[in-house]
Amino acid sequence: MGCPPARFSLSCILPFLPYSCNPVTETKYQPDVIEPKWQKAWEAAKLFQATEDSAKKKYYLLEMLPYPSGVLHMGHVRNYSIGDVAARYKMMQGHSVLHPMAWDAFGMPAENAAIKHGVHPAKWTRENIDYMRSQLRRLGFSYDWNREFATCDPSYYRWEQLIFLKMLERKMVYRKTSLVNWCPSCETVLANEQAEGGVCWRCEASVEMKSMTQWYFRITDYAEELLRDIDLQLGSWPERIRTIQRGWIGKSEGATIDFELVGAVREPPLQEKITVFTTRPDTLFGVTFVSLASNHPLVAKLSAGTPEAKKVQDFVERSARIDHQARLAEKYEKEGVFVGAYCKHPLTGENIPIYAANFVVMEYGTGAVMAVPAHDQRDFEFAKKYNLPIKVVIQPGKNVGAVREPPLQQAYADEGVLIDSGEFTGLSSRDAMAKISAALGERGQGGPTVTYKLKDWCLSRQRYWGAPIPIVYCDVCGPVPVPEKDLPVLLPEDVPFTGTGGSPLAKSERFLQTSCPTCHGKANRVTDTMDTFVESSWYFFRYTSPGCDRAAFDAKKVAYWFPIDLYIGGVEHAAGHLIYCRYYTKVLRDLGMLKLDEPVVKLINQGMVIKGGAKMSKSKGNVVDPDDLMAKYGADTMRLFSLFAAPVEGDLEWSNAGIEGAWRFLNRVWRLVQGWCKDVGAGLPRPYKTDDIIRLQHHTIKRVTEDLERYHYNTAIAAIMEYLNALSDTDVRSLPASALETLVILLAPFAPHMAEELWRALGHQDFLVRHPWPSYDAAVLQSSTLNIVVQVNGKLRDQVSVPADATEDDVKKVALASPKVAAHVTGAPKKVIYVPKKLINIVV
RNA sequence: GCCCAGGUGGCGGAAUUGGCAUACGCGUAAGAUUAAGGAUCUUAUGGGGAAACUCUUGCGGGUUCGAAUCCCGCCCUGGGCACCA
Repeated sequence: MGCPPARFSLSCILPFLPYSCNPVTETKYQPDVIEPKWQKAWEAAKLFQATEDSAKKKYYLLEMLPYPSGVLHMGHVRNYSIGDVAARYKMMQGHSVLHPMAWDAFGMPAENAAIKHGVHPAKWTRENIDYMRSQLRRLGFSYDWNREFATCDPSYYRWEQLIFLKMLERKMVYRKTSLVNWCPSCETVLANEQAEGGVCWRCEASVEMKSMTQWYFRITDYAEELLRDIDLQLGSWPERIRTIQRGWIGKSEGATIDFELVGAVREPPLQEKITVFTTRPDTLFGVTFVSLASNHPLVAKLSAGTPEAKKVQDFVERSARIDHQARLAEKYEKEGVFVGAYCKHPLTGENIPIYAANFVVMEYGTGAVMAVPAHDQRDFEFAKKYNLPIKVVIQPGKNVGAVREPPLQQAYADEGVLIDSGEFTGLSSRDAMAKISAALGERGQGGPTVTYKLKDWCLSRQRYWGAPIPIVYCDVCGPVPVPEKDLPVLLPEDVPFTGTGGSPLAKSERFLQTSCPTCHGKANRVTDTMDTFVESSWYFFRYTSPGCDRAAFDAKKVAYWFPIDLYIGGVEHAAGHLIYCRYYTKVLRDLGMLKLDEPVVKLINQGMVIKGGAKMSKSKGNVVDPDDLMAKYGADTMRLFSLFAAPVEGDLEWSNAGIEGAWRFLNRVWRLVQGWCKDVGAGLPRPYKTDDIIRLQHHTIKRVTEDLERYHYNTAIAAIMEYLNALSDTDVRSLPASALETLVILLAPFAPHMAEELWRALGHQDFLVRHPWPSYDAAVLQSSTLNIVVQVNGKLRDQVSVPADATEDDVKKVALASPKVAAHVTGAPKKVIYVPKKLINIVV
């Protein structure tokens, strides 16, 4: 490997010294030799087995569990490298650390593989898990593998089925009919991603919407608490995620208002009313029509038998088609049709025409809107198109009676002062909202209301590879829960995978046919399985007691380990998994299974790994294979680069040159430490001159520790690099052992295999995760002289060295004495600003 | 359209509180070493200028002794939501 790295070493002038004559014996850095060796040693010593030790502080470090897609990608390597730094750092700080890993093993790709390649989903999944586990092991992550499980294990999903049944008892789960994507040619339900562009992924037939009975979690009951706790308990989550979740829950306050139908036009008279939701009850007197979603149940009822019936039906059908075909691609024009009926204004009693309109969605609010064209842009456009009246009821500012300019160019949507609004005229919008809502409440015509965008969570999936929903349908008794003693409802293995003709489970007679637990008559099992987000909503509780066979988890162990101190995963789960797991925690709390409001204290979203500016993907052909990198550089280099090249939360641009840099750095560390060891072994005289080195050593400990605390892993590594550069610039022989030990210890969370190997080379026997994290001595950091920056009028002119105890006047004298400064100071300074120990600014 | 995050050398990025802009790494150039290549080591490396100096953190203003950092306006990029009543 050539000369030892001491750049100003005496060896230059004393070439007879043994270490410069004998370079061939220097050992080479061979990650393929040392990495497997230490992985085995760590395992044999059970280093990463988590224990509930009341004498220690606990630390629960969680990374999002992977879907076993086949092979690890660089995103996994990055995610888990970040986690491993935190885990090893906390172990070195003496915490009892829980750092587990499992497999999110149910899901559609396994089933797709079965349909396409004829391999059973279970086999496909197990083989993928085996391979990916071997990759994780080769990367040397500090997982407690004793706690590993796959969510497709019956010993896992049986508890999920039990939790479902308990939720059912508490009415936290219910059944309702709703629309799913249906391929008429394959005769099967499609997931949204299988129905992109309104076309079936397999046969390209046009997708239809079909009504099916499905199961729902009543997550909307928790909307308010989920929203509230974002502010109360998730202070350490990224603002970005908190914003997304607030928007997803989508709370909006307003009023519901009832519009009675005018019955005279219909025979027999309809008793129903239309309920609308509005955030602007203050504009109630400006209502000139009411708009219903085209699929609102009243649309068909009201138009039936009227001259408009045919037109309405055409419109409804047209809207339905547009609806499920990529409606977000183009903004389509507002359209609608008179349904042939009227309702009554709740306060004025006026007749109000009812329209079906394509811009009203059934899924939000009540699916019906009171239209105020003067004060809502959408209603305005609609009114213009169909020549409907526009009635101004809000004036900007406080001057009631200000001139209105009748041909409005657009709606005035801001708040203001009410006009032409009966007894409410003259009130501000704010006051009117409260008073009008209250008045409606008193009259039994609605009242103040809060709505949420968050919808109940449909958990039914018409798929095979998932946890069966533990329900039996009996012709006599209806849906009946499977008794607890009969759990788990096992997923049968011998089913056909054709991708057509409905769910494979429905074709398994043995699975399908059963008897009713209540009446013992013939019954059929539910052939739907649960959404895989259900598994990932509670897996982190199972880690605390993965073998527990009496319950989903051991409440005592949950109490010890929870909450999760740090959770690391991608931002793509902001609105899905990260809301569901919060919801599930609250549900389990309310079921009395644990005492916890929120599962995760601190969340970090690592950025994506990109190449050429785009996310790595097979279709783009820009993927980097971790196996290739492993063979070429080993685990430590991969880990180091993925931590160094970008801040944790930023995207990481992949760079082949960059990983070479990480490799070079580790080789330099290796050569320095091995060279030093050999030097010491040779028993050479050791002319210590250590003041600067010791100070730098403590300074580096400080920097690395502080950067680890705030998860700035890239700058922590930069600090170690600077430290190495300084050590390399010093005569090897003058380096005290502690200087090299510090280097190795600080490197341990980032490049654990090399650190372990060098730690032994330095003569130690303990494992580094059991070695205490070093502390620094603030007194050592003090230097006897200080460097003071000298500015003139805010511009840097010189730096001066002063004794550490120099006063402001001392510094001023020294600064003014500098020729570089004097050149810019003509007369007496106007003003001098002194920042102690840092800077002096002379204003002239 | 609304709401978040961001914009710093040739590139990835650094700069805990307003106090030396460009740490660290990559790349590049020259040199040492080598039979040669690779590896390694040394030196240089934001722009302009011979130099003194000067300009420079998306753009334009402002506050301040002093601004990448704070304030106002604008441009661009990424993300979220989106006829949400």
